[in-house]
Amino acid sequence: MKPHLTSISDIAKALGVSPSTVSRALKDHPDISEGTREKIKAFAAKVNYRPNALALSLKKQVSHTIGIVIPEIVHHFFSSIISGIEDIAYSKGYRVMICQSNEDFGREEMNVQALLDHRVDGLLVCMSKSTEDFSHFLSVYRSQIPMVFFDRVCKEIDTDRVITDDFNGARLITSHLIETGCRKILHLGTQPHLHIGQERLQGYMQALKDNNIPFVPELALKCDTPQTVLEHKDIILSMADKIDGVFAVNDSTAITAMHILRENGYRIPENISVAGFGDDPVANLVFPTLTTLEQQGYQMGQEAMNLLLERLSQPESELKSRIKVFQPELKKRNSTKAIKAK
Amino acid sequence: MKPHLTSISDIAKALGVSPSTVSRALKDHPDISEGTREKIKAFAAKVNYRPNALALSLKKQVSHTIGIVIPEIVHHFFSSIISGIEDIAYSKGYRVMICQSNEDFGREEMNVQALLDHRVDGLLVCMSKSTEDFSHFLSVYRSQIPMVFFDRVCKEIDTDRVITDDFNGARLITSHLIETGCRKILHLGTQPHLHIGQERLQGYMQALKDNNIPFVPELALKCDTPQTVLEHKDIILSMADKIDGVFAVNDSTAITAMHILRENGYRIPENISVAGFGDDPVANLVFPTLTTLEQQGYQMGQEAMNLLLERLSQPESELKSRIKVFQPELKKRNSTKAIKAK
DNA sequence: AACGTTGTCGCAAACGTTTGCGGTAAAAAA
DNA sequence: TTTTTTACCGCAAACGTTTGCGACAACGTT
Repeated sequence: MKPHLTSISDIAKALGVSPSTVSRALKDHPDISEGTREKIKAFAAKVNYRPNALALSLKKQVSHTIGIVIPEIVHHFFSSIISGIEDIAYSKGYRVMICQSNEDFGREEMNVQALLDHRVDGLLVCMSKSTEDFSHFLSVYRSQIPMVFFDRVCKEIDTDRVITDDFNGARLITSHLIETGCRKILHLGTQPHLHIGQERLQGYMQALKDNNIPFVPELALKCDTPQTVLEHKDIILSMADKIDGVFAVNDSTAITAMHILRENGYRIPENISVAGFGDDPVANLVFPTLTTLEQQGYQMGQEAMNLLLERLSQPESELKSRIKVFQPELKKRNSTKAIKAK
Repeated sequence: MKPHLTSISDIAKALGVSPSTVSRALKDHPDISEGTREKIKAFAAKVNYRPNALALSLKKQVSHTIGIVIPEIVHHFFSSIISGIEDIAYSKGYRVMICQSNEDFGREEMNVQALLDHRVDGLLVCMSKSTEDFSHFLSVYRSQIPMVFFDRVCKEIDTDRVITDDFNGARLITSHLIETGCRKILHLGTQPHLHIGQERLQGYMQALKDNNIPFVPELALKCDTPQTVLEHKDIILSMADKIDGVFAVNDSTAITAMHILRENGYRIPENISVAGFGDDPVANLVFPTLTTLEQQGYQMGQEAMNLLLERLSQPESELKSRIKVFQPELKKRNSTKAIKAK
């Protein structure tokens, strides 16, 4: 039994009218008499008729579907972005197709291709860590399909973007570490080609500079996941006696670093202060609770979707591309010391 | 500028052949001469031709897309299920559309409707907490569209299911609490209409019975989220002196309960032991680390997708519906005491 | 020379919709 | 009564594909 859902022509045949009449009746076209209109509507309701979205998209050349390409939905920041996107999208009658790249370039390429194949009306994307080639995005750009980047943006392509002020955030939290007495702060950052990681590193360096603390290159590690922290465990522990603070590029690495430090007898924050980025819910659950920066994922998702909607509603207009910047907010918790009363 | 992607007839026009020839050439149909085949393939590659998935689905009456209806992707258990599903799906050439119900019945209804509108080939669903009416699923069932439930199943409908052995898991971990010396164990559970919650409550009760400990109804609270824990804060604290263990229906409520207990001077596990369900990654990050049950989300997702694939490949067969049961594994950590050497 | 093969290709229908246009009847206007 | 209007409805094309069937050459076979 192949599952055949009832179509307009099924209704037409059953009622002895033409498909066009059914189509018009269902959407209250004035050409249809009240009698047949009611008859058709009643029958359609009885058999629970639902228009075939595929046929509709094909005919209308609009799918009312937007595609999301995102690294991994397991991370709270990303899933809250998705919620923000979805809530706006649903309220405007759009559906979303979510694709995970799993931080893998090849999968990311496949994902955008599949979304284009499905003729999404627009794309919302956060790049994977491993993409350094942007040709797949460039081809989207050239085929005039609206696309907005969020969080991890592609600065080589001129599109709308929604980002957090990574530079300022990093500067803010590094300054906080310094205010609480830290002088030798280890930075756990990302690969250099990630824009976001560059900004955070720069913010960290700026805070040092602001406070006349020299930047020590050895104190900046490429280490941005729990796994890489564990791989660098020996290095980190070998430096532990020489540092009094850690600023990690995200909360999960901050927490992992905090754990290996505690396991080896260091007290947080008495010996070493630790700070993260993102304010993942776990930050409140770990011991000690983690000082970090709140990133407004949900709002960023909403904003990204709103930007996309504007593009979709004005396909002709040559809008200049816009950049929305969200300011992260410091969440002071127990992994950093209280600020000394001077 | 409307973004028109190149179609088969575009190629046909450009090369002075018919669309059918292009179609056949691209798929190496023997009717086409090598010359024209090469010419067509070369041109298609040059313009980066990609078949329109919508038109294909409409024509073939198969979308190679499956729909997922899931409560909330923020939870690690659910997002690992999704990863399991995706990995199998992708390897078999299927795409997935993910819909979040946000534990809301109305949204769940909308979601399955939208997925049906998009003519998904099959459905993978985990019910929301609030659904007590199953008519939307029943109509899927009646229209012969393959559907498999996972985790929170609908036992009113005879479909394939992938579940964890909630009864056994609850019995296992409650027994562990008892072995470590607990006698008065508070159970934080879900609404009674959730099958999963019933099973866990029954497992809890069975473990008590196994050890000749009377079941005290007052010790079973309906409280299954961090929010509801906070709402019941006073009640829980008022009972804290009379209990020596807590078994919560999931990790986040266990952790929240653990926190309010610690904040009020109770030591975990010396005064009160705490156990969860699910082995969320945070269980390893909180203090003390949480004893819980590992649920193999990724494998469950894989299994669910495999069951669905079998249905899809044998549409005619009247397979009896199958139930796959996963055994959760006890993860002993520091929120429960060591088992006394006898 | 007449026939059957074989190799290449196009026509047209179909999937489910929408919509411009034309048609037919009855009603209104002349 | 004839003509024009109005109300109502169907035809057919189109969106991008696939595919059965038929067409028409250029062959090979008697």
